[in-house]
Amino acid sequence: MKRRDPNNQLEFLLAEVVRVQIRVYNRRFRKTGLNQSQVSALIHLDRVETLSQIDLASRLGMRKAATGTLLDNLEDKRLVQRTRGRDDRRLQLVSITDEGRRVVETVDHMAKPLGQELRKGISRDERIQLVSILHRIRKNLQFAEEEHLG
Amino acid sequence: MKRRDPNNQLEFLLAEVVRVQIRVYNRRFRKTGLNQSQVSALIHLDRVETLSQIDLASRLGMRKAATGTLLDNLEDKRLVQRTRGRDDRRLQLVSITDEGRRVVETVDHMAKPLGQELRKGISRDERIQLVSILHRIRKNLQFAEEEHLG
DNA sequence: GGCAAATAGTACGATACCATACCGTACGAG
DNA sequence: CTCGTACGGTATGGTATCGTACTATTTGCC
Repeated sequence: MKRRDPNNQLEFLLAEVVRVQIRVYNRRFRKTGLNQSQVSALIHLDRVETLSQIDLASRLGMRKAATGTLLDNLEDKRLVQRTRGRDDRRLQLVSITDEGRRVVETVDHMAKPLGQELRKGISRDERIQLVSILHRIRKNLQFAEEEHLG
Repeated sequence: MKRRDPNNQLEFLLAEVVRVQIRVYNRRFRKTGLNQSQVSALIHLDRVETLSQIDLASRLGMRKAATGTLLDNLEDKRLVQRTRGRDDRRLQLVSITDEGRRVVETVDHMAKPLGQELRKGISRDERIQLVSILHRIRKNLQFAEEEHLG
């Protein structure tokens, strides 16, 4: 096995594939005025009552500052709303609006055929395993990131 | 299985994980003055004689414009050099310099322990399968991207 | 209770990548 | 041969996300 083969270097391959993926999704979502991360945020919010911004940031894999501006945009479009935490007044509790849920529905429809196309030739078992591996990598990444701050 | 579960939505999970990953790598490479994509480009170039920019772009998952400016930076640092194609004068043939190879060597050393940390808890078989799946997704993506242009 | 350290969020400047539009070169059809 | 079309690359303006620095709130310690 060759050293420095980019195709064997998992991490670089991952990044390369995802760059294309995000581009394709952004194009697909274009007419909705949303981008891939905004959709991702909406999907997360659609499944829970409410999330703090930091919590959402960690799910999205983003830093809090970027998450803040992302939410500013979604809030301008009335797709999410923020309320200060009652117990802990530092928190901005973010929740999706009815309009937001409607948009998720639409976007979900738009994304479905694309998702199917991208998963073509990949068995159900492989998909499950892929998700499982990605979760482990994510854990490792979070650990590495915290570690490296100290 | 729940609909719109982000953790089951492969594509969104992928994007989330990679965002963190790139951040971690960028931080790790910081002191070299390079970022993850520049390193990725150098690694690709280290394994071949020469590549056209468009060829490199496709390997990196980037558009040609972005690849151009990325190479501008690497060229400023004397890590790569460009020469016009002799047969086809449209091509910019990119190759890595000796200095570039030295940098790849260094960076490779810096990346290795991090890579190991990220692959922790993931078996060799799983890694191989992951690479295989990613290649298939990449193919599907390229197809989807071309298709969607028409 | 009052202060130090931690935490959630915001402000701001930098940068990576995108999309689009453009320029020069190549190539096939007539 | 030449002209339209395709292709590789560059220029330009926009945006997503980053990193750092700052503010406000909370929390633990004396």
